[in-house]
Order: sequence, then C-alpha cells, then structure tokens
Amino acid sequence: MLLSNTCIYGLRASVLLASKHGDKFVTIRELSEELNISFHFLTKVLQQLTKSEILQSYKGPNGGVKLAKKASEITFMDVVISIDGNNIMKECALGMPVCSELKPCPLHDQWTAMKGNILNMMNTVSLDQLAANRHTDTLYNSYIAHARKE
Amino acid sequence: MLLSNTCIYGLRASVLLASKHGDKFVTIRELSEELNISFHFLTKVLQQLTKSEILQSYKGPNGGVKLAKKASEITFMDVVISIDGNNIMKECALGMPVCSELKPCPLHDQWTAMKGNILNMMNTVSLDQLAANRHTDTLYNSYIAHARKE
DNA sequence: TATAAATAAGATAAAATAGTCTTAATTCAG
DNA sequence: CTGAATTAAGACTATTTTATCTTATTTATA
Ligand code: SF4
Ligand code: SF4
Repeated sequence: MLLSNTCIYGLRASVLLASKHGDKFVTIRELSEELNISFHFLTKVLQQLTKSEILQSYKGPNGGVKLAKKASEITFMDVVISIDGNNIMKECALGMPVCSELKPCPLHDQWTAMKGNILNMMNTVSLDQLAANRHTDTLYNSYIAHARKE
Repeated sequence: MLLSNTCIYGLRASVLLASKHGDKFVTIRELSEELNISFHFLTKVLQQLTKSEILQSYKGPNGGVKLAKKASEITFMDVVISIDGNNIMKECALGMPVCSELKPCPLHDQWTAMKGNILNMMNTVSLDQLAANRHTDTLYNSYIAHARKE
C-alpha cells in the first residue's frame, strides 16, 4: 500500500536478522521458514539488500546472510530505499487537480505533516529498535483488561 | 501508493464535477480532457462511481455525469470506498514480524495515530471542501517571498 | 423514424508486480 | 579433488493493475 510487498519482506527479514544479533551467517532457508516467505522469492529480495550493502552474504557451507553493519546503524529507510527506491512519498497519494504549491488542496497541510512524520520515522528508526519487542507490562495488562470485558 | 491510480482519477473527476457546481450533466469527454485522463479509462472509473450512486449519469445528447448528491454530502471516503474498497488502511503498511496487539512493533503508536488521522480526514472532508481552492493571500505571499530569495 | 450523441459493458492488451524454477558460481569438508 | 551446501543470476510464469478498443444501449432532435 505504502510499501511494496517485496519491501515488507525485506524489512521483515532484516528485522529478523537484527533480532538474531549474532555475527554468524544465517541461511536464507532458515529466514524463509521462520517468516513463511517463499525461499526463492526471499532470495531475490535479499540479493538486492546485499547489493545495497545492507546485508553481507557468503556462499557455500556455513554461508548465508547477515547484517553488513550494526543493527543500530541501519535505518528502516535504508531498507525501503534499497527495495522501493527513493521516490517513496515524493508524490502525494491524493493528487488533487488543484494541487500545486500555489494552489494546494485543503488536505495539504495535514498531508505534508503526516508525510513528514512517516519519513522522519523511517529515517530515525533503526533495525535494532524494530527488533526490540517494545511491549511493556502496562500495555499488556491494559490489553488483557480490555479483552476480558468482551 | 496509498490510493490506487484509478481511485485518484475518480477523486479528481469528482472534485472537478463539484467545482463545476451546476446541476447540468457534464460529458466524460470534457472531464477527461480537462483532467488529461484517457476518455475510455475515465469512463470505466466513473461507471463505478455511478454504480455506487455517487454520480448520476444520463445517456444521449446533453447527457453526461453529475454528482448524485450535494458536493457537501459526498466525502472523500465515499469515493475511495467505491473504487478501492473498504480495506483501505485496514492492514498496516509496515507489517513487521513482531506485529500483534500484544507485541506491537516500535512504530505502532505513531502509525495508528497517523492512520487514524488519514481515515478521519477522508471521512470528514467533502468534495466541496476539496473543490474550494483554499489558498489564501497570506500563503501566496509567503511563497512568493520565499521564491524571491533564491 | 433516422441519425447522432452519449454512457454501459465487456473483450483485449500492455505494464507492473509478485512468485517460481533452473542453472551457475562459490566454498567448505572430507 | 569431489560432492554437498549455499548464494547469484536469470529465465520463466502468474496475477494484478492500468489502459485501450469495440460493440451495445439509451436518448434527443431534426
Ligand atoms: S495540495 Fe498537497 S495534499 Fe493536496 S493533492 Fe497536492 S500535494 Fe497532495
Ligand atoms: S505493530 Fe503496528 S505499526 Fe508495527 S507492523 Fe504491526 S500494525 Fe504495523
């Protein structure tokens, strides 16, 4: 919708790699099974990330892929750009006929603010943050409390 | 990106119709020329809006399409649902592997807030608001001032 | 009533995206 | 050196989206 399917696969695999936080190579087979993505397709996607030097790969026995840098140094945006290119969110999703800097449509301010938020979050959130399961007891409990009500 | 191309065409045509604010039928040919969209393709798109009773159409000489209701009573969302269906923004564009209510990824709060904003704006903004060119002198002047600097 | 002006409907084509499969290249272990 | 494990590369297929083209159908008007 916002990101291509392919890109989401790449993100998921990258986050999974980050969560394994080892310096060992992980086989794409293992990733594909854990993520339930076709091995062959995931291979293609990860080849792209390897080309972009986000991942490092190694062939042969004990080979596989791993992050090329520390998970804290790879942003969400790095992966997105590698796969979906850097036009993400450049054009407006609304594309109203009156659209221009001089004649913005009524949604413009809100839209550009949201766009900024999304881009900002993509640029600042790193793989390690995504890998960290941020769920807290507080949230968990409030969810349980909510679930109990029904 | 967020909306399909087809949906954007539908929106543009609807807004253009709203801006013509007459009760007369407008030919799709005229709309397609003003919007620079293929006549045949636009015809298809508008047929869908007609089926959804957002537009009303009339065949034959002096025929065409027009809004089926007042522009203030048709929301952005009405058009979106008619063309892109009502799953818009139901699934998250990020789809991280840790995603669930219990184990949200670190982007979850910001994402759901933005999602809410988008849906809210789609639900509340009507075609007449979109048709109104909201540009003010203030904005215009600040733009000009900005442009002059370069 | 005949003709022309329109939309409706549906067949077809083209392009983009997603997915599969086969073969090549590299590397380790024996 | 050989064979197995692994990614790389590229051909191929399938699906979805976008676009075009053709043929109905409806309606006004001369
Ligand atoms: S004016 Fe702004 S929000 Fe509206 S269509 Fe243009 S870029 Fe998008
Ligand atoms: S936790 Fe929230 S933001 Fe993260 S992938 Fe799931 S729905 Fe999207």
